[in-house]
Amino acid sequence: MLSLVDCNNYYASCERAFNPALDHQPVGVLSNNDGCLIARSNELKALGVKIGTPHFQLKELIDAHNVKIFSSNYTLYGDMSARVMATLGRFVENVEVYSIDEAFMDLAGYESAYPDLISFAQQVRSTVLQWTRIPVSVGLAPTKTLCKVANWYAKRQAEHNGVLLLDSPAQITATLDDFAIDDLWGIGWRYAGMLKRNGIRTAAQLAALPDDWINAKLTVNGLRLAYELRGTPCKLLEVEAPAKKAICTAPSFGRGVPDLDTISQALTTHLGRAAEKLRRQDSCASSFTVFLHTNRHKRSPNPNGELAKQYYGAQSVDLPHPTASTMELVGYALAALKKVFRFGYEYQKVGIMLTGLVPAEHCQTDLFRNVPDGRMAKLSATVDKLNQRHGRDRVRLAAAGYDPSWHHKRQWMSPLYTTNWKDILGAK
DNA sequence: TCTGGGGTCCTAGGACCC
DNA sequence: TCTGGGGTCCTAGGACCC
Repeated sequence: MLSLVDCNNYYASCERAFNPALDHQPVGVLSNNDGCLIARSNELKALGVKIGTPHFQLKELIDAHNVKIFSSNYTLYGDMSARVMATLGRFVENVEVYSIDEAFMDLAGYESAYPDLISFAQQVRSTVLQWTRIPVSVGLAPTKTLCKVANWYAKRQAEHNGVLLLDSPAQITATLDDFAIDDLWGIGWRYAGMLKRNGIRTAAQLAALPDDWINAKLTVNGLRLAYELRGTPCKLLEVEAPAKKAICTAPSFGRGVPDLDTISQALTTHLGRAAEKLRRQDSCASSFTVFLHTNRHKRSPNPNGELAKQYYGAQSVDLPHPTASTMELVGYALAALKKVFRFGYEYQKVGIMLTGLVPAEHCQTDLFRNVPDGRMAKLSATVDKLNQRHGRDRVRLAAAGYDPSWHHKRQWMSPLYTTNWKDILGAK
């Protein structure tokens, strides 16, 4: 048996965790740049607001219903997530952290420790709630996909009290009979449309289709999904997170930016962030892509009746040898930026994607060039340590600039309750 | 009449996830 | 005025190898 623990309205719950005045109030969290809505409390869901709605379309509703709106505070959400996951680790050995707000727990071998799975799950819920103030729902079943289904009901139907166990074949069949295809894990809007055109509306109908048909229409992923619905595990628990194959940093500017100087500073900053992530997983990048583009949503004409000009440019670079050094990467990155940059546009974002990632200890060097300088790696490690201790970007390249005027908007940020001494409750 | 068999690697495009 | 960010996997097709 497996269980899936999923936090309810995660970002909204994090905002509530240190601010009880928000309990029972409609709470919404915005994306980066305060762009659109990405999380809602139940009260806000009840007002019929959809995920992804741009903030400017919500202004009337926010005023009318006194909705509490927050800019996203990923430092807080990431730290709270670590606390929730650590709590789960107190119950079982093998926990797969699937996303910032979800984890699978492997219950194999715990039959005697937790003979009653429902009360086990209730204990998990109440412990997480007491230790972190984050409410969670728990689905229990023999496969990951069935855990997802169980969790879906546990979260939405009050009579389950946040826990649903799916174990008997009869109960699984009955549950899948009225589970909509759109809500299945692995079926997005395109596949859902295709399946409905073929008369398939429920998970039970999908599971009953011939394997050949599923394979032809949904590829091997669909086949795995069908097997999992039938009770055969195909997606195994991954306790050790595999190293990333690409690392991308590309936040939008807070306003349109036309000039190369500012964009260069932003790119240097993004690169620093990406390279930090690269070093954290002990990898080097052997190639990267720099991209630069305007705002594709800007379609309405300006006061002179002119439409905003659109541009998308990208430049890929193969490095002479893999590296994780920000100092080494920045020269190549800025050269690539100069190649894609065009005058006369209001840019929305510049980004960098590090690719061709290899483990740091397996880096292939170039026979005809100097061996990579070990001092670079030492310097990077020192910079990372300083920034970890004294705050992000405290030590950075001068090319990143001093005045991040391009920085994204975050007008309604909550305090860093758990990671900044000045923001800890009672510190003031 | 009639043109093999068995591979690898890369890329673009499309699907999906949170 | 105003629309996020960061990933993974699969397939088909083309180029190449012996």
